[in-house]
Amino acid sequence: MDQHSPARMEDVAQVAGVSAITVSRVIHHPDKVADATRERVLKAIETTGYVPNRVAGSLASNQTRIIGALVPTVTNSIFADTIDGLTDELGAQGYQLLLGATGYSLAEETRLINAILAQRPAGIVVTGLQHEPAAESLLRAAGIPVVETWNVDGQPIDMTVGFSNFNACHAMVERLVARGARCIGYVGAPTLANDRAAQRVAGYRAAVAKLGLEASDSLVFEGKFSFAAGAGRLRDLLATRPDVDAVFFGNDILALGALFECQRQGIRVPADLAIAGFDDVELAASVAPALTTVRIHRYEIGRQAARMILERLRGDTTTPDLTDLGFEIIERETTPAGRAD
Amino acid sequence: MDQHSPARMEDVAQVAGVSAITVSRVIHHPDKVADATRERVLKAIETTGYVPNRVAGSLASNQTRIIGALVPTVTNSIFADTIDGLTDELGAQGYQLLLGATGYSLAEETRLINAILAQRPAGIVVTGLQHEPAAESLLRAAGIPVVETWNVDGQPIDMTVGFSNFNACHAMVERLVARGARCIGYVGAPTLANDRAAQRVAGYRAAVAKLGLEASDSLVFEGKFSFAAGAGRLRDLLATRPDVDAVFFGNDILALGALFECQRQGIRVPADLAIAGFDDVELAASVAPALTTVRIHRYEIGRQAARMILERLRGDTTTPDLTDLGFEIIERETTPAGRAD
DNA sequence: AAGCGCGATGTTAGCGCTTTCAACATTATA
DNA sequence: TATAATGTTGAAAGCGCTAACATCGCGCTT
Repeated sequence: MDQHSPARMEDVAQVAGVSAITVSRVIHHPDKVADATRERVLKAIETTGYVPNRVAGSLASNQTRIIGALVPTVTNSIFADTIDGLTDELGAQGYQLLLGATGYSLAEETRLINAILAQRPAGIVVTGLQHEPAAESLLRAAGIPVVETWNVDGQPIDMTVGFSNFNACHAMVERLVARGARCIGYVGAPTLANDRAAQRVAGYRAAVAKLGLEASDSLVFEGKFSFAAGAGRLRDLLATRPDVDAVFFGNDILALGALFECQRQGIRVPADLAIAGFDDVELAASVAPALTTVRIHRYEIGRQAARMILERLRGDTTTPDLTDLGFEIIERETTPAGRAD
Repeated sequence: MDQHSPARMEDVAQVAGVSAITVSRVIHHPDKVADATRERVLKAIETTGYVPNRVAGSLASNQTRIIGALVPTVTNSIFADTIDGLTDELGAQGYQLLLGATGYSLAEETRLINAILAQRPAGIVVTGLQHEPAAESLLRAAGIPVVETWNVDGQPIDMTVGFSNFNACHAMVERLVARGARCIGYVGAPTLANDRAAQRVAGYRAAVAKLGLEASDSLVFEGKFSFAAGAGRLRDLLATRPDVDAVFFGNDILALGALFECQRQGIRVPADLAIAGFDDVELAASVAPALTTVRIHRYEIGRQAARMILERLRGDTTTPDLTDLGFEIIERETTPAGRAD
């Protein structure tokens, strides 16, 4: 008892006067053990302070209850919601989350995929559809359910859950034009190693071109994920192109930073300049004027990704390989009001 | 090669014409293998697409490269920063994060501690100093480094990294009074199963009492972590106690929600009402008027927690068991300006 | 009363790796 | 040249658990 290596199943078995396999049964198939025996074993587990060793169990059974997940960064509240969706669903089913942050680096992603796969997870969730070829083959060869999230525009490895960044931005530009915008600037996240951001600008460019508006590089900027960057890029844009009447931001943080900058500079929103964001963070609705944005279902992405993996593991073959959670244009006060329709 | 179970170390060994142990050496102690042999093995790893099986490795060596971490919720951007600090430091050292979210439930925390311990992590990080007795004994019996975070006011199990929530709130109240406040309300997060929140109100109460100000329950409210709750509790407080001249919020989200509410209601800040928050989120500095708040080092908490565990694992005995990262009062525009001092 | 089925428990083998110890070849030392 | 030291590789054992099969005893059928 006082030996300082933790109790093993064998120790519990000895205390309960049974064999190890019976202890294993009490833990995994309690109904296959007689009531009296089960009680005795449970008591022995308690007195020995036994905590099952899943690494041994996983090796023997050749399966873990771990799901790997890779996000660019956790600090970006956007992915935090997805992670919460993941842990909520996974936790309820007795699975656990092995988390990695790539820092928007594809090379780091590959490295982390390798490290996670070494733990032989039951499934893995990654962000986006863009990966190094090495990462893709690693994922394919792993022989486990793989879910790519946050983007449905592309060739999935296995399963996908998310929405069309392209369509969402396209739709927002159309709405902006319907509300009177004629010269629309765009400020988005860096597109390097970020297919979601790339699809977003692409959607903007396509819509602008389709609607016969000016589609110039002088209208497009990139900014890091911060309020300060939103303010800075707005200043840059206004300096080059004072004729813009609307700016569409690739995420709400940039948009809100720009909105605050407008307030500081006395630019009236939306009278002088319309502003639209993307993500619909809580702040978007709480700020004054409230931000027009695109609502996406961040928490549900995580939740659904977990569900798809779990169903696949259960042998459920009816699960679709692609779940498009869609998006909604939320018009609030930073864009001109349209007639009720 | 086409057999669909993944390649084992033995398979690699065969391809390279060596024994399994040599493959193991190439992976873990490359310098203990002759150059030519190493090259041959590396090539064999490549051609077989071998990904080491760490669950087998962990069982054999009786050690994992996994660190467990428990936070109340990831969505709260506050903990997201800590998680990023953790993954950054851990990732750099070849360790991985097994993450759980307790949802502010102590029972759930105990359940998750058990599940995480079953994976035999090399160390574990938990939030706060308050746990169920069962959780505490589990943690003590595990025989691994344990770090409790976000609070240093209490009895640690092993190591601690954070700051004094009590002192921080005490200091802010003192500052508020120095700036002219005479009737200070307090709105904080629910204190149930949240020792950090409990210490914060306690700090407020102690300071108010010490300074001879009114310390009435009618001045104290609890609100969930949302802008809407901040606005709502402010309305409640003002309805009961229209005489308050300052409100101190237990976190920035509540404070900012209240600030927006003031803007909507035409309450001038800080002329009519001073507002102070806690956490110093990015938005606090970006909003107008910028929010007076308490800066704490959320990312560093994670970073430092990881470091402490890693150093302990390395056998470094010089690491202190307690790291107080402190706090800073950041005076901005939502409180009356003091004379330069 | 023999045989069958079934529930409850145990025995054996082995998951893929690392640890420990041994073996051998090569070089340095006396 | 003998011996020790060093470098390189391998063989055997076992980590703690579970899968698969084996065994036992009991009540039931016919």
